[in-house]
Amino acid sequence: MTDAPRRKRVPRAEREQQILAAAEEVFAERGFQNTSMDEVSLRVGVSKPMLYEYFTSKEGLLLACVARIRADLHTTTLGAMAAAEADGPRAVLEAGLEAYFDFADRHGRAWAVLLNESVIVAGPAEEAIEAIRGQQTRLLEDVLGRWLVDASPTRVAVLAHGLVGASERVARWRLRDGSGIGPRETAVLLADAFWPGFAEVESSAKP
Amino acid sequence: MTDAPRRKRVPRAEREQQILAAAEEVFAERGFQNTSMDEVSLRVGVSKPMLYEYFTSKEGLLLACVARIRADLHTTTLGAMAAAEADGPRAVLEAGLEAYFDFADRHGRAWAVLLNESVIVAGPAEEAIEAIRGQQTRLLEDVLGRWLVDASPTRVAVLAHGLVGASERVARWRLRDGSGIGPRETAVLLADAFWPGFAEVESSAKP
DNA sequence: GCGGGTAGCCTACTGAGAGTAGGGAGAGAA
DNA sequence: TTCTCTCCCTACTCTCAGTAGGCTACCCGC
Repeated sequence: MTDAPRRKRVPRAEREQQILAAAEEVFAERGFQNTSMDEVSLRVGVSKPMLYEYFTSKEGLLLACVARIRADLHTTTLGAMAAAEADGPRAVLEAGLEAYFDFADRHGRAWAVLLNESVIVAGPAEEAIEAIRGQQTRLLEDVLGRWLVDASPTRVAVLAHGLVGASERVARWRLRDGSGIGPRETAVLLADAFWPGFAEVESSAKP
Repeated sequence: MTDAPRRKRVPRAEREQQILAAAEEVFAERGFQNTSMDEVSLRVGVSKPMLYEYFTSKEGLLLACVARIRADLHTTTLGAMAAAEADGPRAVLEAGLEAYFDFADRHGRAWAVLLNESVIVAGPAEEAIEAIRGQQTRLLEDVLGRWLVDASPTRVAVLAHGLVGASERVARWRLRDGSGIGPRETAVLLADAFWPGFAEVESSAKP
């Protein structure tokens, strides 16, 4: 796991990345609560005070992991949706969903632990994780808002939050039960369920 | 908070209820992680070993709280859905959603902490909380399966899981942002979004 | 009333792990 | 060389989950 036959001095930025990688690994294996800082430090091959020096607290370390994966998720889905822009809103929706499920697949248990399971407590970490959802929700509200021009903001909000929740649960179900169904098919299935509900209003908004 | 001017002997069943009530309260206030068993014991007016005698561990205590609220949620939604049975599937769906949001409203932060936030770690507690969603999902699969007779089980599963996730997220959004919108309106809004996606298939299934 | 059995209860510990104090040493600058 | 700054460590403290072991109020049968 570790390659530290001889402790060597390493610049901060690099060490931080090593620590983050190890932490993500251990959190994914054991869950947040069952992970001890001693174990992370052991795996990196560095002493515990280093972790505190660089990340302040155990929660801080989690936060950093979350921030990293969050940024990744954001650019991924955003990119996929932007690429589908020309093909209309339905395509955008599907592209976003597919990118999301694909992301969950690629990150496996790390995704589940960091974004769903280990979810901590009240406090900054909860906020950080909630912020991921907020980011996805805003993305959706944006898209939906552009197409459901007549819908009330409340309606748009309910749809966006609902869709985020639906995606999360479905992704988790896919991870657990390992149903053979792929990201693309899942996205289409979900889009099928939601889309008519959007279109219904859309069509009444444009005569 | 406590009314224990003089420690008095209390039968087990009664004490258990006192403990559960106090625990639910403290968990809701502080979150699972930030709650200490000492604090719970203090609030009940009983010593810590009692909690362990009756509930085995901190996680066991949470489990018991969760089991309690879970049973409550189940009977509530099931009852509401059964009562709407005569009015057709759309009414059943709406009734179930409304009952869910209403439940979330009534239990406030306890609902959020016990079913969403504090979600712990890997292990039995996670399973227990996942089981709540499983229960809701099965309920939905049941209803959906009866009406989407031609749909593949996979499609039904995606819809059910998606709807559970959507409800959860929307309920949480309502709790946090305290949007003025009531349970009934929220239910209708969500049902509007999902229903056409169901009906599309349904119409092909029934004359 | 008077033992005795048991259910409810307690004080006082152990052990694990989060977080800290305080200092050492390599590497580049002067 | 020496200065200093950054990276790093050993060796603690303190909180809190969980436990050992024993006491006592209450109910029962006598």
